[in-house]
Amino acid sequence: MKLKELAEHLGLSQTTVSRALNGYPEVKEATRLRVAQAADELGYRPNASALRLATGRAGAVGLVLRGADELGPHMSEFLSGLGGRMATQDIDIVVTTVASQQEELAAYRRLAASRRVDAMILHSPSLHDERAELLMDLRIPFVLHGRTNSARPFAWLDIDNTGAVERATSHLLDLGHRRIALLNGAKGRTFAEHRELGYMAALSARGVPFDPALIGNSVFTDEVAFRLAQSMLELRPRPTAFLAGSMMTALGVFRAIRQAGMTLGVDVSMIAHDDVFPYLNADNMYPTMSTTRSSIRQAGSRMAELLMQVLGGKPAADVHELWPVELVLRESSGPAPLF
Amino acid sequence: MKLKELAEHLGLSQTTVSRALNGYPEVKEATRLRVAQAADELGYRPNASALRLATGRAGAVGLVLRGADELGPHMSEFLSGLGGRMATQDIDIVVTTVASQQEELAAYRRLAASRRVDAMILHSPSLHDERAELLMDLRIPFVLHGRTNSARPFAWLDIDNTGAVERATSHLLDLGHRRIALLNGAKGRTFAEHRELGYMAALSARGVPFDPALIGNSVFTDEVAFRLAQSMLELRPRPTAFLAGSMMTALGVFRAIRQAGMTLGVDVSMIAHDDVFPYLNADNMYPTMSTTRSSIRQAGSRMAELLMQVLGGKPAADVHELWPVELVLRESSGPAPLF
DNA sequence: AAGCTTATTGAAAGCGATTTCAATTTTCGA
DNA sequence: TCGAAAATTGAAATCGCTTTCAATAAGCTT
Repeated sequence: MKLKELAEHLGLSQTTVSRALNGYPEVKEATRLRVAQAADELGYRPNASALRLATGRAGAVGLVLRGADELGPHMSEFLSGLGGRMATQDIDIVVTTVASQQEELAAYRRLAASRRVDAMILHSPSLHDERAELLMDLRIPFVLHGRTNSARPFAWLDIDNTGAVERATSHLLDLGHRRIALLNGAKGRTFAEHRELGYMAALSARGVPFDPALIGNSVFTDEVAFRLAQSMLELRPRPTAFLAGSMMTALGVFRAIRQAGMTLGVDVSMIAHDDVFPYLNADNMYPTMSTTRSSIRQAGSRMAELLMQVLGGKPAADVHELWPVELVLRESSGPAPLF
Repeated sequence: MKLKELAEHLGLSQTTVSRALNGYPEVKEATRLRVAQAADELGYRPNASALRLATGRAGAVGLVLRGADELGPHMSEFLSGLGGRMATQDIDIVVTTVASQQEELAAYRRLAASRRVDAMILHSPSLHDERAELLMDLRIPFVLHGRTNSARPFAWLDIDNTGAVERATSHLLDLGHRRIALLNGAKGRTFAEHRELGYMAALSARGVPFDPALIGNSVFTDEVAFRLAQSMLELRPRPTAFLAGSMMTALGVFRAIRQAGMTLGVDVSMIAHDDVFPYLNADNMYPTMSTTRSSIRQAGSRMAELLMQVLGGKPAADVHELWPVELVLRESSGPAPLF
């Protein structure tokens, strides 16, 4: 069922039908109703390609994912939030997966040049992110989940990683901990650097010396965290507290603590960052997990809104939000053990 | 840079340039080279919308995801495989997330009617899947990851869940286990039903009675598995072995076993289904995990190929693959304890 | 060198919508 | 009741590509 057929069926011109369906004011109310009903009955849907060509809008936003590393539970949640919001505006999300680094930039170029998407969602930035620079060069609107250093203004949404970790670290210091391990994300990633800043700030505020051996940089998986935590627990003096970068990390650390015959919340404390996964609840863990919490799904949803703002013409420089992170204390963080 | 400009720049007609770029045989080799070079230099990329309108092909396949339930690690891996393969054909993946059931069918209708996609990827089917029926009604090509009962033929790729669980169960029976718990997926899901069939078949082949209390149906998350396993371990006589539906499930069961003061591989055995997550290796666990293994990423990749076959005109009835599942025995599965 | 084939290139017609500009009706004040 | 303004509808151009059909140029055969 195409517009032409619908128009013929109604004995109207394509023009009028098109206007009626798109809510233009110059069409008679009776006509509009008649058209709407016929369209509904006949199941008319404008052909997306034709509509895009005519309007110049792609009706889609792009999301490039780097292999499996980025397709973890975090992205799932984020995508869920983003997609839910986008759907309400009838905007598609075009997902591209890439393996290598240059493949990635090429993917952005490709999406841009072919006008397949109106804008892009950028995520997991590094301090100096070439993807962001590229998109700005190409004048492709985008919103960044996170932050990066650039001379040019752009739209972004980020959580206050520095503040979150600073507060968590300070809290552990208040509890008497002096050897606090930080299981952080990969070096160079903005959020990881920001977290390290918060960690350092809290330590130096109390004059507690920094030990590089207590920082681990890796992806947030159960397995890697387990091994990192295990080796850190063999240090002497051993760490008495852990800051886990994610809930997956926390699970790994938890295993390592158990394995070492210690009890979480008693012998060793932990505060984990919780991106709020519906299937991994800090309250349901044993012991319950103290967390710095910020819903990544909600962030995805909000990112969609920011993207609309940008597409709506709002200057990118005016579109950015820094979300505070709440610290929720539960059983996993207790006073430092007395040796 | 559009075709017209490129053509003018070269002093050729759009026709010739188009043909040159699309590898038609009737264009002189020298011309083709000249065009290719100019296109490359000027960074010409055909406008996706125009191309789609002209060819009638959307150059995209659709994937509808139900909320967060389905956006877990399994889907991530699957998507990664699918996307990798699709990218080589310059085909986009349009991801739509939906919350409710009717929203879901509406999403398929919408994608179909607007010709936004050439085909769909369907996954996580139930025994009688209305989405599959809908797509067949709508004559939208699709490939199903899994199977469903339908009177009409369609393309699919599935793993032999029944066989896998039957072998795993038989193996545990061989080891002397008689109380074997099955942590299965949600009731009604084809794969879950298939697994239950395998489980039942193995039990009845040995004349071992079936206890419904030993079957759990739920999503595959650490947390839910933990609770299920925990309550099952309180049964008397307690189960001496677990069949975990996924590696996430296995982690939960593992925690429950630990929590109960028992040792995996000694007091309790476990065989888990491993979809091969790069960050969760059965060999790196303590103890190492016996698994029924099948790469879901590889399945995604192959699904892409099957989809091309379908789009290429191969009859859907001829496109289907049932993959065998290998049983890898490691430390987590040992002889039944002697009471 | 004429007459055919074959190789190569172009002009123009779609694809299915939107949108500009023009045409036709209605409505209404005088 | 007439004419101008307002309301409503259409014809046709446009978006950027592919593809059919026609035209020209080149290559062979005799």
